[in-house]
Amino acid sequence: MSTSKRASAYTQAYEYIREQILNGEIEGKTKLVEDRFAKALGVSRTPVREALRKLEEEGLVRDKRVVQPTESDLRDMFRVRMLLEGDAARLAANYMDPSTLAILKGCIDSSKNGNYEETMTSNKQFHDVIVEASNNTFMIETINRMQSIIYLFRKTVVYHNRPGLIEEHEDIYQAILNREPDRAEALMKDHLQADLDFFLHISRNR
Amino acid sequence: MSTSKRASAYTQAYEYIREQILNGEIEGKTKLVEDRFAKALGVSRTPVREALRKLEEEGLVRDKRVVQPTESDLRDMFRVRMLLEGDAARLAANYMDPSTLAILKGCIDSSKNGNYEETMTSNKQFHDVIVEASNNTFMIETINRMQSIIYLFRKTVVYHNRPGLIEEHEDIYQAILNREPDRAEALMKDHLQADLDFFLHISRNR
DNA sequence: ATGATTATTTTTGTATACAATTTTAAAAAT
DNA sequence: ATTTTTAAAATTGTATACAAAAATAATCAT
Repeated sequence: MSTSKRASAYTQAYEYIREQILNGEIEGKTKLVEDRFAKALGVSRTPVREALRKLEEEGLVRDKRVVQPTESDLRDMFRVRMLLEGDAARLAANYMDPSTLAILKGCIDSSKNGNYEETMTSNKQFHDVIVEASNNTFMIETINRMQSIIYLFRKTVVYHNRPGLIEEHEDIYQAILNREPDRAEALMKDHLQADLDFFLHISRNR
Repeated sequence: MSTSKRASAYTQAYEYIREQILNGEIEGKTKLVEDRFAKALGVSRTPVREALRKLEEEGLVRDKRVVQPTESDLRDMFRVRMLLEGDAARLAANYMDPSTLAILKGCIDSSKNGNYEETMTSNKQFHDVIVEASNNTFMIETINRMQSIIYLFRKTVVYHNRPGLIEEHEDIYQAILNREPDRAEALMKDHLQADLDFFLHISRNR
């Protein structure tokens, strides 16, 4: 986080605003005013402007507001995730090397034993490891983009971990370990479908 | 193209530069200098700057240069395309309505009968119609992003249409028309794989 | 009071300025 | 002639200024 040489005004602005958005510190309704951030950071509007454009392209901002993903957005994103992460799971079952497999196992363990924050991080990491093992830049980028938008949604939904989630991760891991591509893919898809259903269920009564 | 009220400087710059890139009018080596475009368009650097950032996020520009997709990039993009467009073809076989089916048929016809330019456009449109019929915003966006990068590649490769391409489109259309989701998906995947192979083959001896 | 109209303030889009950085060219040293 | 060093030029990142547009508040008419 803290680098020796001070980050550029643009980077500062980008990270500052992004953080605020992902932490849910900005209401979906409130307008993202350039000058407000500029003053808060002690920089000019120019770099703030660029940061906002970037966040807009990233899908976190639209029309100068924090994006509020709809149910339909969620469904769309999860359909794409199921296709891509399903394939990533398949690739993992075919090719993942032992050291990465060990890392994957580690995610499950620390998800089981850790505190709330650790559990959340490990669960996310479980997916990240599988996706990155695909070695497919575009796949990784695409999924990451959606992840942050989904995360946005999660924050608003007050995420308590879904029952069964860890067991599903374990099953996926086993399928990968046993070199069962079809099964790994199917389990990953089911897992994501269950996740989506959970999201939709919760978002209903809030 | 020509709107009544003059487009913003930013939009002008964005479209101008994007056009130049996609038409291959800018060498991959040459640096994209803000001031050059600013002067060419009679605007200041500010909007040009934003346009360049946008194009960068879009994947057409990196490090102030026009992106030159590598073979590995192509493979990665096509793998994602196969997954997503395969699914789109499946959805089309399940749900596409008669009027859209007619449009799809039209793409094939005008691809057969038209001149070079028309053929190229219709072939692209064939895919676009199927993808858009998915009604999945994120899927459409993701594919579009990759399409323009692939197009970039194609330009440099001097695209003459691949033998068999139209027949494959016809087969896909038939599978969709006959409501055969599995077949439609499989054919679409094969079609894209053949496309990729063709690209890689041509790019080899140039 | 409610809605329309006008005035005021805020915010944005773009231009311009300038120091810091990067690139390129020139000069010097090996 | 190639490499290193130094100087010059080009380019970028950021700040500031200001007119145009948008949002908000105030006034008036119904």
